[in-house]
Amino acid sequence: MDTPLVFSSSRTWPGTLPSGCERCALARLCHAAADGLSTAPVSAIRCRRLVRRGEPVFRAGDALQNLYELRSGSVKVRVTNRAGLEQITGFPSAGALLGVDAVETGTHRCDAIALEDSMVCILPFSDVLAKCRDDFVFAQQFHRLIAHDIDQYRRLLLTLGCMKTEERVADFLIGMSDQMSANGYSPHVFTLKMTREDIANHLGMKVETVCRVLGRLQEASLVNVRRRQLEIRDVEALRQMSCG
Amino acid sequence: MDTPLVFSSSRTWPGTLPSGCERCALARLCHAAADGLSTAPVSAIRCRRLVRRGEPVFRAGDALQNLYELRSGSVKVRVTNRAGLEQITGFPSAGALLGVDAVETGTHRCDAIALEDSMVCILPFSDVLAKCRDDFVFAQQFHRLIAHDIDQYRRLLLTLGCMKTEERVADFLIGMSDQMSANGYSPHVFTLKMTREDIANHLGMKVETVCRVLGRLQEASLVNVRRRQLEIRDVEALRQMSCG
DNA sequence: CGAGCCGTTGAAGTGCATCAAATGAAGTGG
DNA sequence: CCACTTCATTTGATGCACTTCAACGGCTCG
Repeated sequence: MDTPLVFSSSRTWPGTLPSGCERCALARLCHAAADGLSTAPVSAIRCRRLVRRGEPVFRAGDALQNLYELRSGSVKVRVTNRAGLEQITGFPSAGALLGVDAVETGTHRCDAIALEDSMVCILPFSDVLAKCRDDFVFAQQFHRLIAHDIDQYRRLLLTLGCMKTEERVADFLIGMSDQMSANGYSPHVFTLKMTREDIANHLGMKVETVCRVLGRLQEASLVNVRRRQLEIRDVEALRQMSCG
Repeated sequence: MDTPLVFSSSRTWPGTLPSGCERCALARLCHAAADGLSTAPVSAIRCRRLVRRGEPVFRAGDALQNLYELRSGSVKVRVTNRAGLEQITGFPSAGALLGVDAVETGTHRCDAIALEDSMVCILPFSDVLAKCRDDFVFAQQFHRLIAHDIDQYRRLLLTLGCMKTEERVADFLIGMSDQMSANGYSPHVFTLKMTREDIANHLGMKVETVCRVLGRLQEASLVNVRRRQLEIRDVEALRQMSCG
């Protein structure tokens, strides 16, 4: 835990933030802090890594070495048990912090699999820890990132425990739309990066049911789906349908 | 955040630990640390509180003031959304730490309702925070407690997303049995403190289905249920049935 | 002791899963 | 570049697990 704060990085960044880092939750850790709250300018990024479609960023059981900031692309996060049951807990996209599932125990509890070729920033966890010890404000920010993960869990619990299939799908689409919006893309037209199988698993349904529900939503002119191309035509109706 | 470490408590404890505190996860915070790891002897407990059956320990939306160590009794923890959907996330019993759901945001996200008259120790959260800052080992222990909560969520996600009703009930019974065992009670014979309605909600089912499944399990001689009295007659078969 | 909640059981309905098969898209190797 | 394989998606037909509706009996607690 006595790791020095400044690292010999394989790639250090110049004075200005590299493009794409503006929305990064941990930019303050990676780069010289501009807000005066950090105790020292640091550049903790060891390197970036390209993760090809289908490959894992990390796997359940892996020791926690790094956290990952998803710079581009998207992944599916999946939790499994010994019996082989799988549940996809979410589909983070650019800007998301990956690996916090391991923060508490030191071991990853989930698989994170790239849905498309994706780029991640690698953040040595020891650096994050050290920074947390030195910078209480940063620690609180970091806590808030963990909180976001847990809130996602709670929301999914409500979905899986209480909703009917149409409500689940509507809720899912709204969620994806919000995510797109947060990333600066159109919330009305976007392409789904995951398979129907993945969606079905995530929502506790079967593939065929997902297809049929999407079909019905299209029938009702709420959406326009063709393959993975999605157009949301009536956000409000969807939101209504998704139980608030 | 500059709260002093030693508190004028309405009840301070004598040299020996009060009975029941041996298994308390935060005993090191409440009492003089005996392991030499803590920086100072502290007694953070302001007081204990009796929570009557049906009354809340805290409610979603409440600002985080205290954490609560459940000393005796049991509660149901419930998360809700604006649409009024409710999902019971668990049924903690004696020894459990309540309120960590609020640690990340500072606001409680769940209701905790007593299932029977219960006693809780009140731990001002500011004290816990202060202790975390001063005592890195304690902070890690505390982190581990939060981790336990999150693991519960992940486990429940698998249950709700993947299992059939019989598997859910079996899994639930095994879980309750383990909990009883952890509290020093018989894992084979115990009484359920929650209603069938609560169980059904927790498992994403309907009351009638819970009854029928319990009936079937009894038929198969795996359990013996009468009202809330439960006897587990074949743990292994149950465990098998519960997907691992 | 009686009112109301809780638990159980039965009968009927349905939402979703299962099984099966066709089409379309994407990847592979010659 | 095309033939072939493989996977993803969709649609239909059927079945069943679970829900829904309804009624009753037993606790429990004022």
